Amino acid sequence: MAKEQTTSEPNILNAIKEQTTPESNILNAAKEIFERKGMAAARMQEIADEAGINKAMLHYYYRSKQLLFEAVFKSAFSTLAPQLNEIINAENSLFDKIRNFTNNHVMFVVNHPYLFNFIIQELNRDPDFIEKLFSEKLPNIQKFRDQVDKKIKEGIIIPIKAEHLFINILALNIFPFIASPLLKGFLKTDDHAYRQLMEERKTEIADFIINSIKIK
Amino acid sequence: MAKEQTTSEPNILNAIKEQTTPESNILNAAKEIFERKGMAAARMQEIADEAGINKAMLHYYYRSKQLLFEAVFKSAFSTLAPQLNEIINAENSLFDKIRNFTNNHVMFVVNHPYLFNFIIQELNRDPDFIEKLFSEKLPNIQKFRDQVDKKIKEGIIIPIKAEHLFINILALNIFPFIASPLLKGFLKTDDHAYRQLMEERKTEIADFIINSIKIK
DNA sequence: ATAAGGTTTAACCAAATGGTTAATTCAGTA
DNA sequence: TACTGAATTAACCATTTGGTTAAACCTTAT
Repeated sequence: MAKEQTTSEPNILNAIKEQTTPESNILNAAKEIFERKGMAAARMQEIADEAGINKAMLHYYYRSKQLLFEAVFKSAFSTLAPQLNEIINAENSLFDKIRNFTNNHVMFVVNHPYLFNFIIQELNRDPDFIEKLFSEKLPNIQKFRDQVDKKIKEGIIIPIKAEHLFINILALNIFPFIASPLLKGFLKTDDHAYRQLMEERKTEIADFIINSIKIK
Repeated sequence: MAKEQTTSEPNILNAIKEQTTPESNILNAAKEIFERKGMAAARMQEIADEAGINKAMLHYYYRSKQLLFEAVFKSAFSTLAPQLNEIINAENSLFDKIRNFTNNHVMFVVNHPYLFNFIIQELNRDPDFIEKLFSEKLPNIQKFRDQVDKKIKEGIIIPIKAEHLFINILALNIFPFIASPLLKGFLKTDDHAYRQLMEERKTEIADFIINSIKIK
């Protein structure tokens, strides 16, 4: 089992500065491969190559493919959860939330191109996974629900269940990226034109949503 | 290689009536497994078991896993394409299209629970696949574009690119199903309540879209 | 220097998996 | 009835793959 380094100052300092412990090196390589190919198609040898180490090291630090995968999944989910949490728990107004999330989302996807696909694909393979690993620390939607209901009472937006609004915000933002090959095909759009479309959606989506729920 | 049966009337009639040729039997079993597990995780033995035949028969009729997979993918895509085509090429009015598609979509997904996930997952694995197999017979969006532009000129809907509207319609309909485990987790909703939500969306989505683009 | 303990490597292993083959069965035909 | 060619099966094969192991290699403390 990997033992924590008790001494060797230069190593520890370097590791803290650059985050290049063997564990993190392996985890990053595993992220790369798992997120792009999924659990079933990923190969331990490929991860080892990506990390520039021997295949046995993977098992030395993470025991098995399953455990390495779970580490990757947890990390991926921990990257994504705060993003979605913005909608539910941020302090700003409802319309600001929608504009903010929509505006930030494109860049988030550029930085994590396979993340949503990976999470959704693996959760469909094992839907209980999310409960098994995150049952306690999933956010509570109640705050968002209160916010929506308040706006409805104030006559600012039309009646709509917070759940539906939440789903709609995510759908309009996330779907175009996870279904991009399909949409590119149907829209007969090349990569450049599609990126252009996504850029437009930064404002398009928020307008679309707000226009739909706002009472004029 | 499988030889077409030249005689034996009862067999042929039966096959035509019931669609139970060995090929179709294998294809159905392969659909079941491939669509649920994806190419990488699917096992030829499992498909053979599902079809109730020997593993060698799969290769006898379809040569290789890759070719069997491609047959399944083509079939799956041919099931889905007309569905999406409804939006683009149906003869009815824009609002009717939106209501129609949205209303039908829930039942379509119930009948083909893994279809969208499968297509999207495998297209992300190999984005060129859609071009390789369907380059010619993909629908042309021009008709839909004309329809949208006309409604804009008539002052019935606000200015919006047909591409964005098309993407939005698909996103709002399809996403809640492919991301259902994630959404169930975040909304803390059990299966029954989630199905209830999807039922509500049959009308909710169309209202949401039309409300957003219609000039009042 | 050397003993100790974590780290790294090369070689190896067993199970799984896609695919093949030779033999057998079966249906239709002459 | 015997022949012919397709359909089917059981056994087999080669490769891939996740995982293990024993030996070698540091690094550090005594």
